[in-house]
Amino acid sequence: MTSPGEPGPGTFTYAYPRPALTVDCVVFGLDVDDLKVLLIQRRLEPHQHMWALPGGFVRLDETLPDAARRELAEESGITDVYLEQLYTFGALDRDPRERVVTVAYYALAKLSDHRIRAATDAERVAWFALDGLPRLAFDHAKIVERAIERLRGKVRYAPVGFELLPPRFTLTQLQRLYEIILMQPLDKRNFRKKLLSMDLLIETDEVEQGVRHRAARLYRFDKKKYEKLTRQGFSFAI
Amino acid sequence: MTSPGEPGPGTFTYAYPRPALTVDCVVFGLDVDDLKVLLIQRRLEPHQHMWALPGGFVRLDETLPDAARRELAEESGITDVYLEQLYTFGALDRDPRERVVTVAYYALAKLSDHRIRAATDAERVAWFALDGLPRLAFDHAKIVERAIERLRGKVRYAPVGFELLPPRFTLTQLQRLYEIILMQPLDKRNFRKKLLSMDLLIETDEVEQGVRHRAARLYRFDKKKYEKLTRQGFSFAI
DNA sequence: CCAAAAGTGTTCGCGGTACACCCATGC
DNA sequence: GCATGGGTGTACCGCGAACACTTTTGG
Repeated sequence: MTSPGEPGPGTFTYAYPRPALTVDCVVFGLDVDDLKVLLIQRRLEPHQHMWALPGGFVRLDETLPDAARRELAEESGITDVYLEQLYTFGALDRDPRERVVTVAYYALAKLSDHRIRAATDAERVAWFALDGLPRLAFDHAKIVERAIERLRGKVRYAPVGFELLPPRFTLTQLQRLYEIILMQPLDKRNFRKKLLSMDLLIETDEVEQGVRHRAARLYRFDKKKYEKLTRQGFSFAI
Repeated sequence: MTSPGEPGPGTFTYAYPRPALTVDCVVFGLDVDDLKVLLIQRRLEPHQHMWALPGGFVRLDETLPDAARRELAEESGITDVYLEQLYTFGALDRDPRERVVTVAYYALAKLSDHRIRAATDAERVAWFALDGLPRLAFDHAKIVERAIERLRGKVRYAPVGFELLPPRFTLTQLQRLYEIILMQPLDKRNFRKKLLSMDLLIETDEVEQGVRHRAARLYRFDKKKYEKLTRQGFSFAI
């Protein structure tokens, strides 16, 4: 099935052979007490029925991040995520068909935001806990591993963690986020002191709802202020 | 002219159009008091005679870093450098001929080690000071800018600076390196204290030669020890 | 009133920073 | 002997780390 604007196969000839170029996305989502990765089950060969990262071929009329977002939307229904280029993988044998170079991206999604649904090349879509990943197609396990490393590094010196939380969150949620990603417990008082001292969290007048204990205050991240401070040489660090 | 193992143009046909894939290298070298970048003057269109980064098309039988090293050797005569993937650039109009995606690398070279010489696609090769770069072909100015950012970040938390120095160096040379890359003066006593306290510099029994003042002691970087410490959770930082 | 998590300050030690003088060497 | 850079120590301050109890709320 081909929709308008997606020309079917044709004949494209070049003077030298070219590797195929794809994008792949490692989408992270924060669940109650672990980090999850979005995977699709492949409808097609190679590695039919195996779980893999969402991704696909780059078209000539789209940039690399555009391709990543398109594939993500097509295969899983996910849109509006934080997206960042991770690394380009080009091992000779990473695809059994032919030489394929892939530009990998990682994305941070608010789990609650997204109703995922399989489509196009994906038989199924699902979130998998990081420590319970199935065997992955191609070199995707390597890509996921690298994405975690990157996330773990990045979260400590850039405020990307907020992309995994709803717009309003409690300090405990934020602390849990760091504990999960960094895989180490943090001291509650020191954590709060540190975060609040940056003066980048706006205290709202709301508290969390539906808990059966004292409700915690909700905060927002002040992105505007962060950008302003950054231009003045400030650098975020946990 | 085509050497053996480099088949000339042929006819390669695909069912879907493919972007061309290239690699480009930002090679840094440390001069007496500034940082230099290696550029080549293009022999061919597009942007004939303009200065550009060394680079070229990726072949099907070579990995991305292999392609980067090959192009570097072919066009400039440089070999045996520290090489690391930088970023992949894929803007639609970055090449006037057609869609070209490039995987950029940056490299650190010991200036003294290399007798550069132009060949293949390069009319000339030369080192340019960072603040005296000519107008560059394609989006290469953007690539260089990104490489500097990366180097500036990396040098502070990984011992890559040593790749720019001869195997034996003085503490003053090392300090100059950091001052040049980070563009800020450093305190001599604090710098020495810090570096020596890491216990990663091996004091040799040699001193620098041919200076007309007191000769400074030469040190070596203890890579083995660094790798061992790193495995134990140590992290280098300036 | 009980369970559960929210919220809050102080002390201590280490590491970063600021700072100036004498020494060795070549000419 | 003079010019040039090599080499060295200490005092202070701020920040990260360790640590426990009271308060609020819902059931």
